[in-house]
Amino acid sequence: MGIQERKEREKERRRQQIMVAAKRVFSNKGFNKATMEDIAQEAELSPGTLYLYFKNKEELYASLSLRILQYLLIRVEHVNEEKDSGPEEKLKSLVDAMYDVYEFDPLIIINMFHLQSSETLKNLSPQLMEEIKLLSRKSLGSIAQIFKEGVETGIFIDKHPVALADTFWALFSGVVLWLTSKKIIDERKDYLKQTLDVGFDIFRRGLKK
Amino acid sequence: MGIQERKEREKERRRQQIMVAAKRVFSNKGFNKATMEDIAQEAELSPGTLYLYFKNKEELYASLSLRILQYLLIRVEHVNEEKDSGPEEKLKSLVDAMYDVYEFDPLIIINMFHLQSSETLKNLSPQLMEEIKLLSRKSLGSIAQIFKEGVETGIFIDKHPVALADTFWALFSGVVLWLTSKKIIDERKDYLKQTLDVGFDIFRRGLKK
Amino acid sequence: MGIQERKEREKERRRQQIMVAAKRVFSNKGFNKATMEDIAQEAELSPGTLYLYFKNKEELYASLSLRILQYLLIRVEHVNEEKDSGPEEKLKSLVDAMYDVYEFDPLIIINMFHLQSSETLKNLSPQLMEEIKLLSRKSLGSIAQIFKEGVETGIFIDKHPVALADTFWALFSGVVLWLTSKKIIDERKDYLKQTLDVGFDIFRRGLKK
Amino acid sequence: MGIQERKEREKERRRQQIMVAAKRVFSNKGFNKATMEDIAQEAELSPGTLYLYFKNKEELYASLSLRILQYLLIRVEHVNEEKDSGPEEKLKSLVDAMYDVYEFDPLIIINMFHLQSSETLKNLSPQLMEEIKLLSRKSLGSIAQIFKEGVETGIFIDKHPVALADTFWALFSGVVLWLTSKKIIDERKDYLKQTLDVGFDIFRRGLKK
DNA sequence: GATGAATGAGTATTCATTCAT
DNA sequence: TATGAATGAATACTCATTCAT
Repeated sequence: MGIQERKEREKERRRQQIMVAAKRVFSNKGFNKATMEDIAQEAELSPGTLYLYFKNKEELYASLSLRILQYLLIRVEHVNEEKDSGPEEKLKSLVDAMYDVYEFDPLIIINMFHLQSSETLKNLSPQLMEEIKLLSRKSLGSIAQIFKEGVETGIFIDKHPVALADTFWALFSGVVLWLTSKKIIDERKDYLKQTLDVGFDIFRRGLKK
Repeated sequence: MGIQERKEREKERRRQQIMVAAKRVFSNKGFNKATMEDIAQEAELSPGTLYLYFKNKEELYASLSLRILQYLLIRVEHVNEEKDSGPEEKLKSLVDAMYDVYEFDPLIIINMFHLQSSETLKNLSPQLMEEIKLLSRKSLGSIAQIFKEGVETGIFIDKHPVALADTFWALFSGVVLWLTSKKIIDERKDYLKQTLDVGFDIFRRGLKK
Repeated sequence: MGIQERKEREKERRRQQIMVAAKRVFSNKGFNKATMEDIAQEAELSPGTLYLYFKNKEELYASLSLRILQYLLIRVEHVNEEKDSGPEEKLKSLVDAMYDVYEFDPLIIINMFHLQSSETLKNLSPQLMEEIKLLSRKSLGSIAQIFKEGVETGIFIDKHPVALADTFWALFSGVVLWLTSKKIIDERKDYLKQTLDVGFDIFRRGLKK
Repeated sequence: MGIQERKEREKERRRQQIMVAAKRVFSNKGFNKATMEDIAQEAELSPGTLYLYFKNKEELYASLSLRILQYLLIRVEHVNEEKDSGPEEKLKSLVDAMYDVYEFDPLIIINMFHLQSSETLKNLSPQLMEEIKLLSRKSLGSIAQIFKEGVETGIFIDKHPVALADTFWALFSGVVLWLTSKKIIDERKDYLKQTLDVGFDIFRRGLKK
């Protein structure tokens, strides 16, 4: 291992350290109430150091989204690689993957919607934005692939696979967001899992020919 | 018309004038980037005047959400009052209502998620919060009522009506939010309508016994 | 009574109504925290009306000081007019007068120190300032007159009467202010009267030859 | 000198720098008219820096009062430590101490009355308030000790030492405040010293049995 | 690389005062 | 006279970002 490589590795470790702290702080306070000072303290670093690893606050935040997208893509591609499964089995696996993604970071789903703000986008480096776009596209593409198979083999109803993928993802994130926000109205906790079950069940039934 | 009544009417007109301006500004810039100064300018009023009609920025923002909830409730209750329609027809009408709600204010769905921030709630008057909670509850209840009829008459699958209502609403808001945010990836506009169609279609199919 | 005179009388009544309200509000909140809106509400008038009777907030405030000065002057001159009393009896009466002045408005003593701010003076009409100056001078002069008699008749120690008058007044307002502010340290109430007694007692003893 | 210690020293220097500037600005404009911007400019620092050293405007202001209380306590305790002096000599020394306190900061006496506002107290950290209370109590206690000795040895009249201490302090601050405010009426400067002399002289005479 | 003190632009909110009715 | 809605200047405080050490 060259000295160059060791440095690179060390640098990546620091980035991770900061991101872990940032995730915790953003989760607790939300993007706007969380300060760089908070995150620095959580990471046991100084505010200045954060800027050695991330261009600015927005980019640090976006990096967290990138992380879940990476996780999502791995899980979804894994589903697609199940050679012996048919579309229906894959759809089941996909649902399981979604549960895992939610467990991976229940709050970052909310965060991902932060990216839509045009004001936010202005502060992201084109490079990072490209990466996010790419991962989104790939993940959605991979999900769409499952539906494509189902549609082509005549098992699923005849809709455009991309629209199906979008619907599937929207259902998932919609339930998560809606029930998270419904704490205003209601306060039961396990209810999220139940509603996801109901949602995915209906989706699967509605999808079959 | 008494002088009292005229004043009341004038006052309401001002509130609306401000809300229209606020909606425009918040839509363009998002809650945090929008300044009260911006809104005042848009409304052709002075900043101080805004505070004669709304306690603070958060409450002005929340009032916008209240507005769509009011519209939503009216539309949904109207659906429930269709005496000659069975659950399936009502579900179709409900879908139409959702389209209208979206047309009424495409961005306010996003705004409604702002309400979940505990920091936000602190600055809302209990009165306004109560109203929002009540309207949410009523609307959801009214939607659930449709599903309840369907389940009881054995037309819909046997799930808890409230969970069905939540799923339905989550699907709707999920699609809206997701496709709004997907401008990062894609930029076609009519695609939203199409995806909503796909989503509702699958939902209806999956719901039937 | 002419119509002119009746109007004048009515106007004066309004001024008094406002000043009574202002005194109450300023006493509770202090000059800076009290708003013209507060005072208007207390007076059951609209904010605009206040400005028909007082040039601005500072002037309304100063008018209250004027009021106590008027009361003070009357009481002190009355003491001086006691034809049969010698300086010692008059000093006793003066002490009684001070107690009355304190009862008349315990908090306005504090307020009178507000007048010293040069920023405040800028906003007062020269006319009002002149009146205040005049009353202060007259009251102090009248107090000094008592001491002058005592000094000249050889009953009091040989100091400049004006300095004695200033010392007397300073002792009085010092005790009031200090014990008012001492609520930080201590909290007994009757203690003010006691300390005033001690102070005046020492003063009288020290004054005698 | 360790690096830790040097930093501490540097930090204290900054606090002093700010307090010196604040004293100047508050003296000229009074608490309310003085802006943090003014003080920052006077200190040749940015507004934000002020908040690194003082929690808020009120606390910066109160810190000035703390300073004179510290000075007062040292001077008064020093008087009490004069082993060879009797109560009368100590009272003379106390009077000298008061002159010094006045010279130390002629305007801060006024400032100390600002502390009485309950609105002010709300914004002070409990810690700072405790310190102020403690110093006040100690100083007054130390002054009372002098009078106690005099009363017990039968040299002073038989009054409660605490009441005597309060009267003494009230006389002092009353004269300072009154003559400061009398600039409205009069404008001679040396007159303050003279009146203090008269006041203390009468007080000492009245105190003796 | 790491620090953390300093920066200073940015903003919600208040409130004395005005003026059309 | 009286009103009270509207004004808009004024300001404490925050916090992302920088840079000398």
